[in-house]
Amino acid sequence: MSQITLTFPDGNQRNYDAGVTASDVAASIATSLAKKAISATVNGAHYDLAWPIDADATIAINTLKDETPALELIRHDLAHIMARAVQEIWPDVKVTIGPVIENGWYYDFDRAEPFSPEDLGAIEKKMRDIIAARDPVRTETWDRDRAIQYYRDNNEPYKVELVEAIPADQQIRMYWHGDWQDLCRGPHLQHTGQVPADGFKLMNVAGAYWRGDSSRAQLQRIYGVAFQNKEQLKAYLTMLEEAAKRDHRKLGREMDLFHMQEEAPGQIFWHPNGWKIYTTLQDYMRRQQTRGGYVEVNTPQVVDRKLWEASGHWEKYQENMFIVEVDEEHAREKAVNALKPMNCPCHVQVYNQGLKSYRDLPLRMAEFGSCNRYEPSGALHGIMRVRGFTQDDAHIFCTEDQIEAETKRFIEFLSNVYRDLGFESFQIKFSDRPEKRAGSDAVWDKAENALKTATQAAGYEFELNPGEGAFYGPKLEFVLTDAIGRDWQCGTLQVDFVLPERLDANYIGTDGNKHRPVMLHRAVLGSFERFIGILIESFAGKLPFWLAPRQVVVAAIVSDADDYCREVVAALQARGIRAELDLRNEKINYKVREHSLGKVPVILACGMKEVEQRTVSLRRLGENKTSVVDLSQVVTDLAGESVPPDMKVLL
RNA sequence: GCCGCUGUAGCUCAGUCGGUAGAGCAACGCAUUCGUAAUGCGUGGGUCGUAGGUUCAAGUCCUAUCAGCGGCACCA
Repeated sequence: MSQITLTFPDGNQRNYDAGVTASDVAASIATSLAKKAISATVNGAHYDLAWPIDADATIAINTLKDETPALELIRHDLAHIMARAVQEIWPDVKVTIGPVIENGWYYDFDRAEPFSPEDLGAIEKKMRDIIAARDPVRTETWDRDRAIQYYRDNNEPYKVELVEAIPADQQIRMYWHGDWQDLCRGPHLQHTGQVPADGFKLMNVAGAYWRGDSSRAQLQRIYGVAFQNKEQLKAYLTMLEEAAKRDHRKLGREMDLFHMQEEAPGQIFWHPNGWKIYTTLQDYMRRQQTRGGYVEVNTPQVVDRKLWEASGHWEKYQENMFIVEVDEEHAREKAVNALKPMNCPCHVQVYNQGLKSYRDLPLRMAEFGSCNRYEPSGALHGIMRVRGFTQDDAHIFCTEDQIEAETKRFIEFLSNVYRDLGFESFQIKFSDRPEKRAGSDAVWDKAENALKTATQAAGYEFELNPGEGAFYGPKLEFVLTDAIGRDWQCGTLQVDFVLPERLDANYIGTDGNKHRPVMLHRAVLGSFERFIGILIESFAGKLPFWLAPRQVVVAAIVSDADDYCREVVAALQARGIRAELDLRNEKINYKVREHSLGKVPVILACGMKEVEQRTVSLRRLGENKTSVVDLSQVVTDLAGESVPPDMKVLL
C-alpha cells in the first residue's frame, strides 16, 4: 500500500497509508482529539472525517471551537436532524432540500397540512432527543441509478428529481444517522451529539416554491438559527429584538411620521414630521444635483398607452402598471392611459423637443419622479416597498465616448451623498449581460468595458453579479451597510442603448449627421420613501440634527418660566431651527421621557434658575447628563448644527 | 400573486365552553408648579377589518372578501 505525507498546520509532517481518513489521523495524534474532531480541512477543502485522503496534502483537524467549519457543520447537521425529526413525527412528509444559510438553515417539506407553531415545538423537542441519542453519522457513495431506485422505493419524488439532475456517471454521496437517510454532499459531524443542543432555535414557517419556481409545488419551509453555544444564540436573538425596535413602521408611528391605510395600499400618508424629513432630504438632493450639473424637469403622471407601447413598457411591464381608462361618456374619445411606472420615456420626450447637438451632451436630466407601480401584494413592506413613490431619478444623455467620464463622475457624486447622509462605505455590484437581452455583442462589450473601466478608474472595486444586467444594458448597483450591518441596495447606474433607439432620440454630431445618444439611467437614493425607511432604521429614529423633523423642544419646568420659554423658541425659530414649545402642566420627567421617546435630539428645559440667568438646561437624546448654556450661545450652536452637511462645506 | 398567521378603543393587548366588551397608556376635566425617561383623582371613548351565513343568542363557529405581518416569487 502506498504511503502519503500529511502536513499539519504547525509544519509537522507524518506519513500514512493512502486512503487514510481524517478520523484515523486525529486518532493517531490523540484520543481526545479524535473525540472532539468534527471535520478536517484538507488542502483548503472542507472534509468529512470519514472521507479517504489519497494523496499528499495539508491537513487541519477542526473542532467545535473552529468557528467557520463548526457553524457550517452544526447548521448543516441540524438541517438533517430537523428533517429526520419531521419524518419521525409525520412519516408521510416528503423531504426536499435543506441548505445552510446566514445564521442558520432551512429545510423545505411537502406536507398537506400546514406546520403550526405548536408543531415547531414538537419538532424541536424531537431534535433534542436525536441529539441526545448521539447517533453516529455514516456515509457511503452510491451509483446514481442505485440512488434513484432507492428514492423511488422510498417514495421520495423530490429526491428522485434531485438525483436525476446529477450526471449519470457521477457517484452520489449518501448519509445516515440512526435509520434516517439523506442525499448529501457532506461533510457532516461524527455523531448527532456534537450539535450544541442549546445553541439552536426553530424560527418560523413560510411558503417556498420547489426549486424557487412559482409554477411548481408550494412547499413549507422551516427556518432555524444555530450557533456554537447558548450565549451566541442569545446574542443573536437579542440582535433581532434590536432590529425589531428600530423597525421603521413602529418608529414611524411613535415619531408621528406617516401612516398607511387600507384604502390606499402601498401608498403613504405623510404626516408633518415625516414630510419634513422628506422635504429636507429633497432640498439637499436638489442642491447637490444643481451643483452636479443636472437640469431638473417634471413630467406627466398619466400618459397615453401609445408612449408605453413605443418604449416597450406596455409589452414588458404592463402587469406592474396602473391602467387608467376614462369612461367613454365623459371622454371625447376613448383613451387608455397608464400611470407612469418610470420616468425614462418622458425624459426622452423632453430631450426630443428641439434639435440636440453634440455640444449639448452630456445632458443630465433629473426629476424627482413620482411613479406608481402595481407591485404584487406580497411585496409591499412599510414605506420600503410601496406602489407610489418618488425616485431621485436622472437620465444622462451622452455619447458612447462619454460613458466612462460620466460613470466616474456619478460614483463620486453618489459617494459624496452617502457620506453626507451618514454612510461611510458602500459596495458596488456589477451586473453584466443577461441571457435575454437587446443589442449586439459588440455593443455589450463596449458598454460593459466602459462601465468597468470607469469604475476602476474612479478607484472603486466591485463584485461581479453575472447575468443580472437589465435587458438593455449592464448596470452598477450601489449597496450600503446600515448601523446594524444590514445591506441595502440603493443607487444604480444603468447603460441603455435601447430606449434612445425605440423612442428615436438623436443629436447632430460634428459631422452634421444624426447620431444616437446613449442614456445612463441613474439614481442615488433609489426612492425617497425607501431611503427614509433605511435612514430611520439605521439611525434607530435618532436622525442627525439637520434631518430631524423636530429638532428642539423647549420645556418649562414651572409655569412661571412660560414666557421665557416662548422667547427661547422664538429665538431658535428666527434662526431656522425647528423648535417646539412644551408648556403643558406636566412634570419635567414626563416631558423628558415623552420627547426622548419621540426622538427629539435636543430638549431645553427652563426653570426659574434659567429665567434669572438667561440660560437653558440642555439635554441631548441618548445622554442623561445636562449642561447649562447661555441662551445666545445655544441659539448660535444649534443654528450651526442644523446646517445641512453640503452647506457646511460651503461655509 | 403563492403559503401560513393576524385584524377588538388613538396605541399595546386581554376576552374562558357561543350568553351581548375589558385593562394599561393616550385624550379630556380637576387638583398639583414639580429640576431631567411616566404626579394623583375623575370622565368620555368600541357597528370587535368588511359582507354574508349558522344559532334563541356570534368578538367567539362557518363562507367570502379586504388589509397587515413572516417568508417565497417579484424588485425594470
